[in-house]
Parts: sequence; structure tokens; C-alpha cells
Amino acid sequence: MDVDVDGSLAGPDPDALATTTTSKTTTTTTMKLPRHFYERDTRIVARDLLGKILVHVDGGVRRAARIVETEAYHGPGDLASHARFGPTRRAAVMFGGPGVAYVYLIYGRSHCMNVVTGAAGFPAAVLLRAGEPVEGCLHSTRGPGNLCRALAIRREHDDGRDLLGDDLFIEDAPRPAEPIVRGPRVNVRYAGSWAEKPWRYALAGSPWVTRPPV
DNA sequence: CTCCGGATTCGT
DNA sequence: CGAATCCGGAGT
Repeated sequence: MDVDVDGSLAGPDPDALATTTTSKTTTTTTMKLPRHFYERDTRIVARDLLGKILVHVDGGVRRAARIVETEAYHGPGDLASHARFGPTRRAAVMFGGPGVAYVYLIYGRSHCMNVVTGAAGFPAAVLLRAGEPVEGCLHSTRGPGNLCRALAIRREHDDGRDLLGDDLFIEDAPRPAEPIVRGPRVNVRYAGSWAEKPWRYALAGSPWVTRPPV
């Protein structure tokens, strides 16, 4: 069962964007995504995260990228998810409340960042697979390991970090002009039929996407 | 404890 | 296409 992918927010989100109106001008200030943004169906969050700005304040230096590719990992039965073994030490954060970073090391070399979603107790997260460099990037932002390297995000410092804090967060941004495309998740062939779920989302035409889903 | 293999990347 | 390189999870 799939979800719609029209790229719109599910409803009004008054905390997501602060608008200040004066007599002559209207200024819009970017804001951190609020907790309830993350507290929704994983696949909706994965889709809505496209175009948003991932920010890491790294020792006073702002490093930021616009998210262009995500993947949803949804529930205890998802055989592609790290949560498939239950709340193990590594995946325990996926079983906690939403709006927290789950950062892990893969193949002994690359760090990958996820955002925990949905209600506490239901293990789900969105893998941030690629971004478009915005500010202070140290490396290519193409690919999940590269994105973390570019923003200096590391498991030992950032795993379990609350995304409503001041060091690591995601800023709201206007809905992307690019169409959204989706397809099967990458490198999860071991997951049987779950590998076929079209839970990878990307902005069409972005050169930062690891490979076109369709 | 050992064994298997991975939500990747990079160079050949 | 395969090595790199650490560690999570399962089995004994």
C-alpha cells in the first residue's frame, strides 16, 4: 500500500514558517521543523523532507545542504530496516520519539544519517541520501555517506541527537519546484519483497541524486 | 567467542 | 567489479 506523492504538506503547519508582517513589507523567516512534522507516517515525512535544509552548526560554523533524496524505513516488519531485529543497541533510537537523529557507521567507513519519525514505540526513520550544497560543505553531498562527510556529521557525536536543538536540525523551505519521483530503495536486496517498496524519494533532475529512481 | 555480511564509496 | 574496514547480530 503506497502513499500519495504530490509533494504537499498534509495540512497547515503554523509553526513551520514564521511570517512577520509590517505596514509595508512581509518578511519570511526560516524556522526549524517542529516536532509534529516528524510525528507522521514515515513515507509522508520522507517525501516532505525533499527541499528542506539540513543544518549542522559545527563548532560555530554553519554547514548546510538542501535535501534532494530520501528513503523511508517503516515499521518492525520492514525487512530492509535496521529495526527488523527489534530494539537492539544500534537501532534503539528508531523505537524512540520522533525528531531525533539516528546516525550509524556502514562498511566501517561511511556515516549515514536518518531522522526518526512516527509515534514513539513504532520503529521508523528516513535516511537522508543526498543533498545540494548550500553552505560550508566540506565534500560532495551526493550519497548518504558523502552527505554526512560534507556536513561533518558523525555517529559518535550525532547519533541520538534531538533535531530541535541548536546544533543539528532541519529548516523549513518552500515546496520544491521540481517534481518528485520515487522508486525502490537502494541496496536492500536481502529484504525480499520489501526491497520492491517504492519508498525512495528524489527531486527529479537534480544532479545530486545518486541515481534516477525512474 | 567466531562467522557473515552490510541503508557505501572509490579506484581499477 | 572489488577492496576497504568496522561492527552489528546470530549462532555455538
